[in-house]
Amino acid sequence: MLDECKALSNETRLRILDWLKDPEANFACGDTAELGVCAGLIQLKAGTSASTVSAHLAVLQRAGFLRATRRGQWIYYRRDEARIRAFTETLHRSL
Amino acid sequence: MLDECKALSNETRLRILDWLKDPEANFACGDTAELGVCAGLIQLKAGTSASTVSAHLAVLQRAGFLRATRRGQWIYYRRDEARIRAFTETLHRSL
DNA sequence: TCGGTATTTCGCTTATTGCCGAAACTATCC
DNA sequence: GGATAGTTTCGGCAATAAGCGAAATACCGA
Repeated sequence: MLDECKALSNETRLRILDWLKDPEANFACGDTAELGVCAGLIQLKAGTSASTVSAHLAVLQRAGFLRATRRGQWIYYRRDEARIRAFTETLHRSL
Repeated sequence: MLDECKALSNETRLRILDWLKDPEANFACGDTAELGVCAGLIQLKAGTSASTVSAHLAVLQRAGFLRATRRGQWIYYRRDEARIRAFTETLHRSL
């Protein structure tokens, strides 16, 4: 609960989560349905350094909101809808 | 949304919100039904300095989760259930 | 008005977070 | 194997958050 809230306490991370709700619309790359979006594209859209965006992605992943898949030299990130829903429901129940 | 999440990103603040769900059970003082619990009792329970707990209460109030009422020399704090519910529902809808 | 209690504000120190560039790691292509 | 591209890790610096004690403010009762 604490870690999840901390993960959501940053503008850039909130935007990343939002962008990944519709990868096709927000990133100029097809074939994102299953895998998600690679880190480089997220970095471009966020407009920060690679290391910074990597740290953000790690925080979101540790909180359980994102899942990562390596495919060749790319690492693709996508939302974990089940975990996100579980969190919002837990919050609704216990806050 | 950001401010609300930041307000929840602290162990002590989460505990305060939880305690205030049942003031009678968590604080040794009757008559809390309408007004809530005064800052001093919250400070005692939290085990930190008065200034620290005052800052936490201010953060929770700014986020909309708490309402304060002055009664004489005491300031009573209680949850704003409507705002809390509104927040969790917004989060569920937009996250 | 004075003295006492409750709470907040101020000034300061320490801890955490956010950001960057450089270096390291991983995989591809030749 | 060597060069190249994508991503993460490391080391350091700036900004924000969290904590405290002392001082200021607010209210009450005598």
